[in-house]
Amino acid sequence: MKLSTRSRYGLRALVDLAAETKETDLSINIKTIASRQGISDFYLEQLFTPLKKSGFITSERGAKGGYRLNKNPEDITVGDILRSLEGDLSPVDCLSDTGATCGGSKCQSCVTKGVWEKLYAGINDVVDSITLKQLADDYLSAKETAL
Amino acid sequence: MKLSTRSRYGLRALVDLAAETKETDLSINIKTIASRQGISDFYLEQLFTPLKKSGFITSERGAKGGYRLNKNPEDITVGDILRSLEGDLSPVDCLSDTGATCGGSKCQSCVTKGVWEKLYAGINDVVDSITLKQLADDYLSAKETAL
DNA sequence: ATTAATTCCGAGTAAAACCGTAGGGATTAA
DNA sequence: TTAATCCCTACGGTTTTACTCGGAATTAAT
Repeated sequence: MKLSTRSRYGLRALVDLAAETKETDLSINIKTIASRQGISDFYLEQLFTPLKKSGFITSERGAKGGYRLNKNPEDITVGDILRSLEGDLSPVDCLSDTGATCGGSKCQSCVTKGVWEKLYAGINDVVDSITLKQLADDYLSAKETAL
Repeated sequence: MKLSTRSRYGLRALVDLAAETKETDLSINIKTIASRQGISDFYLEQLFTPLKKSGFITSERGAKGGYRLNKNPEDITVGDILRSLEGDLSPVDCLSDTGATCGGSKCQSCVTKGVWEKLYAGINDVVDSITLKQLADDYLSAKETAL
């Protein structure tokens, strides 16, 4: 029941990106974000692929290239980001969009299914209630008070 | 972000045990539950060890032995069961009782920590709001209407 | 006393997932 | 032309998962 490092690193990287480009709207390259966040740039590069595909960021290639946000940070929720990086947040496969079943023919009438549905809904409620803007603002104000 | 089969199988097995012994208070052996739930009895045996250690069930050895609930099903929550089988339900290690950190010295001031705390609380809220009794009753009434 | 049924305990194992590393091509600014 | 950067694919090591197995201990029934 753990989130992967993809999710943890990816979210932190996007908060960084949103905060650092709040005014400027310049591109930031992978290495800068990775070193600031203390994570591998090779790895972070991988994580940005799905985030770009999902439309949360755009990129510019070549020297002086980099990434920037492609939406307003108030229009991106933590849930959006986690689902892009992690796949859907269902705690069991039989609820997933893929339509996988538990295997048993009794899957539809399984008593525990209701539990997983409630849990799934609870998870989504939390992560969809927090926007990237909120986190970026927290990040900036924490940085300020640290001075 | 998936629960293990330990949790899924274990919960189903306990619902079965609670429902089938609702009146009788007799012991039921592993093989009976396993075959009724369509899971491996060797595996289920393993899952009952932590559940026994947590005090949710007791056992009697030898011929005619088996397991029975050790508490009222209304006093056991889904959360209790999942935590016994899965360990704590924190979505990230840095919140766990073990006190592990993300590694970085900035762990305490990490902006995303608030997200994980809210998510952790949301998960626990859901699973602690459902008791084994509720599920056992559902199980029995579903069985009835199937006739 | 013997047998059969059961829990109990520890080991082992195959497959999958996770976490990261690496190399080389394409693109662009300077 | 060069250096910086994104882009894409593949690979390797470690860890976790999901079982399987064998045998000892315990008990009821015969």
